[in-house]
Amino acid sequence: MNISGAAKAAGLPVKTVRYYADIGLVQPAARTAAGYRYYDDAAMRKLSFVGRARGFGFSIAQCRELLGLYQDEHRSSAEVKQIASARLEDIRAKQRELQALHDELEHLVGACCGDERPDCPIIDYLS
Amino acid sequence: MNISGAAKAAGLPVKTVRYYADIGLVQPAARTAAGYRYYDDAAMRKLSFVGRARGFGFSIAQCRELLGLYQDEHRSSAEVKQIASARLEDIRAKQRELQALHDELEHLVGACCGDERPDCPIIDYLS
DNA sequence: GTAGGGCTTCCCCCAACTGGAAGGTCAAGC
DNA sequence: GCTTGACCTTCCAGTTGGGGGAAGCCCTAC
Repeated sequence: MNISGAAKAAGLPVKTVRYYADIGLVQPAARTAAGYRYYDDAAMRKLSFVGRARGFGFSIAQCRELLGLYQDEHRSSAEVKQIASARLEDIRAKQRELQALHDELEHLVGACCGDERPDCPIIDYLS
Repeated sequence: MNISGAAKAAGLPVKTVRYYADIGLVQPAARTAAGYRYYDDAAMRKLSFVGRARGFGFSIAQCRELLGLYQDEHRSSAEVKQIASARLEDIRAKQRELQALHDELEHLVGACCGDERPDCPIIDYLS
C-alpha cells in the first residue's frame, strides 16, 4: 500500500499519516525505489490503532505508549488501564469545567432579552 | 499602571497582556517616554473584560466582537446574545462529544482487570 | 510523448499563548 | 554617583496536531 491507500484504510488524511511517519509514531514498512512510503499489513494495523486511539482523545505521547504496549507481548493490562484511566480523568475534568461554564452561560443567555436595546446581563457580567 | 500592574489587576500573565496588545485586542492607553506600556482605567477595564470572556472560552475573535459591543452605546443585546448563544452551542457540542467518549472509555476501563496479564479489552478495542 | 494524478520534501500557517535571550530603564541603597 | 536587582522592551522559537500549498519527481494511460 502506498500512502493514500494506507490513509484511506485507516480513515486518516494523507497529511496526518505523513506527519505520524515524520514524528516516528507510525513508520512505513519501507520506501519504494522511487522513495514512496510503503505500508504493509503491520504498519496499517498500527495506523488504524493510532487513529482509533486519537479518536478517544489520547495525546500523541499516549498513543506512542499505547502502541508500544499493543506490540508488547509481555505487557501488563495494568499499564494500559493506567493510561486509559488518566485519559478518563482528563475527560471528567473537562466535563466538570464545561458543565460549570455551561450552567453559568446558559443562565446569562436566558436572562438576556436579545432585543434592540443595549442593556444586557451578559455584558454586565463580563464588565 | 505599567504592564505588571495591569496584568495583576486583570488576573492575567504579563505575557498575555503584551500579546493582547500586539494583536490589537487591548491596546495600552499610551507609552511612557521609556517605551513602557501604560494602562489607564479604561484599558484596564477592557483587559479584565477580555480576561473574563476568555474564561468563558470565547475565542479571541469573539472577544474582539464582545469588546466592540461592550464599548458601543448603541449595541443591541441581540448581538451579544447571538455570540453567547454560539459559544453555548459550542459548549454543548463538546459536552455531547465528551459524554460519548466518557461512556465508551469508562466501559472499557471497567472491563480491564488491570493486572499483570497482557489480555486487555482496551487494547482489543483499539486493535 | 504527453497529460493527469500521485508522491516527495520543504516551508509557512493556525490558536493562544509561553519561555527565553539580549538589552534598555528605574528606584533603592550605599 | 554607582551598583544592584527588578522591571521593561523587542524578537525569536516552541508548544499540539496537523493543514495548505509550491516545486519537483514518478507512474500510468492514452
